Amino acid sequence: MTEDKKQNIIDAAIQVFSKHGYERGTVSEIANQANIAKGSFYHYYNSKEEIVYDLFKMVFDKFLDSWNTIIEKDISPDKKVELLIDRSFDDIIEMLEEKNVTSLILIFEIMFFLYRKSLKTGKENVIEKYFLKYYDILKPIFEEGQEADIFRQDIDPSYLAYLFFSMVDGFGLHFMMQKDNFDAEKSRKYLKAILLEGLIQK
Amino acid sequence: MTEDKKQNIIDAAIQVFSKHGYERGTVSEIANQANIAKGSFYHYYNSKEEIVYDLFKMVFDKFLDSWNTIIEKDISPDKKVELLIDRSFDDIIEMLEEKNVTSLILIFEIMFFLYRKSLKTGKENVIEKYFLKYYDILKPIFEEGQEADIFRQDIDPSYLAYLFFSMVDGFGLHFMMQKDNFDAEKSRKYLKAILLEGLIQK
Amino acid sequence: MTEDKKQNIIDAAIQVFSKHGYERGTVSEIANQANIAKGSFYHYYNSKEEIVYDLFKMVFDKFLDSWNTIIEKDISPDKKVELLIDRSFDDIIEMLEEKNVTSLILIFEIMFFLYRKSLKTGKENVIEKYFLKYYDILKPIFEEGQEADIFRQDIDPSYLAYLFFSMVDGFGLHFMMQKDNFDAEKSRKYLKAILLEGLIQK
Amino acid sequence: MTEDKKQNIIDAAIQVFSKHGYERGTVSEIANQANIAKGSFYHYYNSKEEIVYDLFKMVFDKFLDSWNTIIEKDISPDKKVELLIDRSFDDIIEMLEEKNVTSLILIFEIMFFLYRKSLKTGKENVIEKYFLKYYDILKPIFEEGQEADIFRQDIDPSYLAYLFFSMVDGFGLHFMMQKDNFDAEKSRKYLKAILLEGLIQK
DNA sequence: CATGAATGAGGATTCATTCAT
DNA sequence: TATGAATGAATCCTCATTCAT
Repeated sequence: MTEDKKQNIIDAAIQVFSKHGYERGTVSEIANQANIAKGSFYHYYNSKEEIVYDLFKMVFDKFLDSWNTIIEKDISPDKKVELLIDRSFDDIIEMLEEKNVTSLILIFEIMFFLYRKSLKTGKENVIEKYFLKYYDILKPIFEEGQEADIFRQDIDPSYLAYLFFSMVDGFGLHFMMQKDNFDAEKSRKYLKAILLEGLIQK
Repeated sequence: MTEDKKQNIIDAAIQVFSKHGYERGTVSEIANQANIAKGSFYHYYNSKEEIVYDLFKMVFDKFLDSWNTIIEKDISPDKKVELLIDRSFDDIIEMLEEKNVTSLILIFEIMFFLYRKSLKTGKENVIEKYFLKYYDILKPIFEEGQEADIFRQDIDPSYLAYLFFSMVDGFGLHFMMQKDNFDAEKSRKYLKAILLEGLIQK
Repeated sequence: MTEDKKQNIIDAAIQVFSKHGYERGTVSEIANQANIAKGSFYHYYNSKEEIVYDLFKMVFDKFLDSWNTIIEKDISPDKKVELLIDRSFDDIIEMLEEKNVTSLILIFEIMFFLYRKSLKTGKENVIEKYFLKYYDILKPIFEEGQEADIFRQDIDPSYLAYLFFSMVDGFGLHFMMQKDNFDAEKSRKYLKAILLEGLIQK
Repeated sequence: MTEDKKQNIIDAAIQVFSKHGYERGTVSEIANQANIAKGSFYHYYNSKEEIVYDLFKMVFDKFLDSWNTIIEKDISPDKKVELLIDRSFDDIIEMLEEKNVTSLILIFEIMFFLYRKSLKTGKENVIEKYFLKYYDILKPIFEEGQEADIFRQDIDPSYLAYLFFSMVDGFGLHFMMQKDNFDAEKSRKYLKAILLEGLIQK
């Protein structure tokens, strides 16, 4: 029940931060958006900063779950990779549509905020940790693919996972900026083509 | 000369923003760092925001120049692509070293700041424009490579340029977060291997 | 019984206020310390301020009782004065030890709080009243001592009581600040010596 | 010149804190009283707390100076002590008159504030230090008096200074509360009588 | 051009108090 | 009685920007 309220506030925070960015988004506006009093925000979070961690976890866990449903499928590893690209692509598209509260730009900003935080405080970098998690769930796919002679065997599967994810993310970044200049479906098709080709065993 | 002073301020701003981020970096600290009075800042820039544009231009033009020196070389297109990856990689490494004032994280943040700005004001997205510039100088390489039967011909060269750049950028993003977990030289080698393989004509 | 609960809350309040001072001590922390809910505090006290009066009374009545046991003894007036100094001294020492919840500093702060309150509201100064009570129970000792030719007769016994108490209090104030610089037992001895000498009839 | 402005702010702060106490006195009201903008306060002081130290120093140095003028006089030590009591008494009276900005209660409160601060932070107790200073300038008087066979010789002169000051302060504390119940001049006379008698060599 | 004092709007946070359950 | 979520006024502090010198 308390969790419902928290979720309500997180949703509000996502909206506000999506609109203005973390620094420019105010607790007042979040409270407003969540239909609570300014002071009530502090019943659920000790500070403006604290909510970022919840927000981050929520978003990044959602991705994790989303990917896991693919990874658990009973299909070939290369098909899984293809589906993962598709899923990422769909997520990107969805987040770029205004109706969706979780904006892509916010996710990037949160990543940088948390990264900077860890640099300053010396505390653990939660982003780094989550990325490692992502790589870890991708890794078995590449291992399986290498064993099946589908994926190239000259690259350590950890690096395959890491580079694969890098590239998909990089695509998201540029597509965000260029969605008016490049066709989405073409982008998807070509991204898949290049990535798969780069990974396939000749 | 005024341009010298401006450069002085830009350098200071890069240092300050690198350290704290744009929002948290203050005009006071920039003035301090530049050894001028706070008020003097406003002789050169009308606002804190204005300097971001100069800063952005400076950094992104430097990249443009850096890449152009490669593109103008008299070597094969695939070699050019390889050198471009190397150059990007070297830049990333350099920026991640503390001595360099231009921090990688700042560049990403500036991109997001300007992107958000354009979203809010509806004004032109300078990032989008610059990225298009980047794609444009890459495009001839891919065209040349396609004509020479080196690069795959099933993908529009504009898209090749755009996806190539996306992937290199994505790599920078993840490498920044993971530099303690993945070996730099291995990363470079594998990145090249995957990207080139993905682009090459079979 | 309600009084038990109240006492429980007062004890908690003393702990909290001792630690942080009245202004900085919060109702939340008091409730916490008393193992009740924040809201329950208001079943027993109408406001944070109200508890100060109870707290004050409790502490100051304890002093009154403590002194009365001495005054009622069947000993000479000068001996009584000596014992009163000793008792005060012991109380001061005890309050300065950390284990004791009633800190000396808190007592002074409460005095000032209530004094200021009376200045602002024009309502009766409870501190003034209690001090008068203290003087009043001391007065008979001095009267008795004057009649017995022990204490000096050139000073009104009311003033003797008032000045005696002032000086003992002043000692507490300075000893609190200087407990690391002046030896307790020497202080006690000398305080007695000076005070008694100053009061004795030559 | 900056010092003038600072003094202006200190004066305002004394007024405001005298009226409401330190915790309840607001930076806004200080700024108002000083006829400056709220933000300007922070050009001169980094925090509300910081000004307390200046304020404390100003007040306590003034006392120091005031006492020194007596100590430097070419008169007998017992006469000096008498004058010191008179001076303290006059200061107390003056501070209790409303027209004077430096209120007595504020001085006590500052003492407690700083004492508590030192307890919490473990940093040096400036009050303790200043009191030691006070004792130190009194000490030579008592030494001189002991040598001249005027003051009692059974008490260490440091303790004489410390106890003398304690008692005068204690008197201030009680007189503040009781000024309506006890005559000022009688109080002065009796205080002197007791204190001097207590100190004199028989 | 240079300075830095002055401004004041704005934002995070605290906390005594209320009240529905 | 007991609870603790909700409130919102109040407060400290920040900082981009202005402007008189």
